[in-house]
Amino acid sequence: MGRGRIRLRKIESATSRQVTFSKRKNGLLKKAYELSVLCDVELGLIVLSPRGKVHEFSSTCMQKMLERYEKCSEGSKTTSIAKEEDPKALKREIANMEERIEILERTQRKMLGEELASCALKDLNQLESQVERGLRNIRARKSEILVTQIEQLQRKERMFSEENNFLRKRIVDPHSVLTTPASGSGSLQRSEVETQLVMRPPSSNADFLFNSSH
Amino acid sequence: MGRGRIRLRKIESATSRQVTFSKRKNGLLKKAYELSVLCDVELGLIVLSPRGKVHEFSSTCMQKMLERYEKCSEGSKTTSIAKEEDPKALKREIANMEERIEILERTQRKMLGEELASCALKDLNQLESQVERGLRNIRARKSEILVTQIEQLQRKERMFSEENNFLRKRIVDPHSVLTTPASGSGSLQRSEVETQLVMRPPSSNADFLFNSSH
DNA sequence: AGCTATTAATAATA
DNA sequence: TTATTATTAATAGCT
Repeated sequence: MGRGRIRLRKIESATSRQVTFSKRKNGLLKKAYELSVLCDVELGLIVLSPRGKVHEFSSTCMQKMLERYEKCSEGSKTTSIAKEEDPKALKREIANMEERIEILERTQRKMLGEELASCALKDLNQLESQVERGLRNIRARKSEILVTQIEQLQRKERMFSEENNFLRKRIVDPHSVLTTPASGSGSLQRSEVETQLVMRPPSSNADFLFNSSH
Repeated sequence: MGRGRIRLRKIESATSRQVTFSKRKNGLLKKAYELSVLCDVELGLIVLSPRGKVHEFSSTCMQKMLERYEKCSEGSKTTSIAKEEDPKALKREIANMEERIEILERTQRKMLGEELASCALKDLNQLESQVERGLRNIRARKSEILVTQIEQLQRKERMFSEENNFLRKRIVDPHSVLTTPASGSGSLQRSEVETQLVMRPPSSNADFLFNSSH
């Protein structure tokens, strides 16, 4: 139509292209409208102009249109919204995690001896043995650390003692030794080993166990 | 166009409407295609036929089209995807919850005496006092329950004893009493009180503490 | 589905 | 952008 045919390819002239875009866009919107009215169908048309402007027509609300479209083309999930992006699935996941958190928190409160009113005696017995076992392990680990530290200190003690003997001898007879032990190579610095011999505070708020809700 | 004009309103004849739909739909798709090529614009057209069939044309992938559309028309968030439905926000929430769960689980493992290698002595001390307190509370609650049950049993015992005395008297002298105590009103059924005098199993797998991951 | 008389769209132009 | 107009394209009413 018009004064001669045109080839179906991108119009080179930017001006001409802009003019054609404007005209044909209007034509397309009009035809879309006519189809929706004449045949009573739902229809959505979206045109994104190169400059980022949006032109659209929808027989109903565009969002509703798109929702129905998503629903209808659910079979071809490949091109449709990926499962990973599906708000429904994400919400389900969130609900699951909320439940999980709730359970974890309840368990933790019980282990700390709170909220025990709802527990039957049987539950309390299981809880008790669990916590007892935990306590035993904690104490065992503590002992382990302490023993290690003691051994370390004993080793240090021995070396200091030896070094002292050596130094004492040098003072009594400065010429009795040929080699001077290099400072630092065999000797120990006082701060080399960090000791943590705090046995246990009488009562401590163990906030480090929790994060936000406590 | 065609043999005379038509009014722009829903075509009454179902057959005629169907024919017109088919023809005009093709025309519209063709024009959409032409516009996209000639003017090099992104464009999407969706037609939902009354029977639920989907007809569509998109210059690129329809999903990409729609994504861009959502992005472009972000200003009108009212009709667009609500915040509640925004996959990005939902994903962020999921990430937070995952972290929360991770922390809760780590804490729980530590309270059960597992995974203590990473704990410093200071942490172990705090952990120990927490767990000790929990254990004390659990045992206190257990005692409470046991004491209650014992009291209940003692009351039962007393009542049974009284009833026995009464019955014994009736046997010795059937006419010494005027009223027969109504069966069940003052007497006790053996199964009325559930006792749970399991003191503590020597070792129990307290699976009830956990849900799925253990 | 085809056919074709008609109308509608639009390319070139201003 | 808008208007004009010569042409082509789309399609309504029939088969």
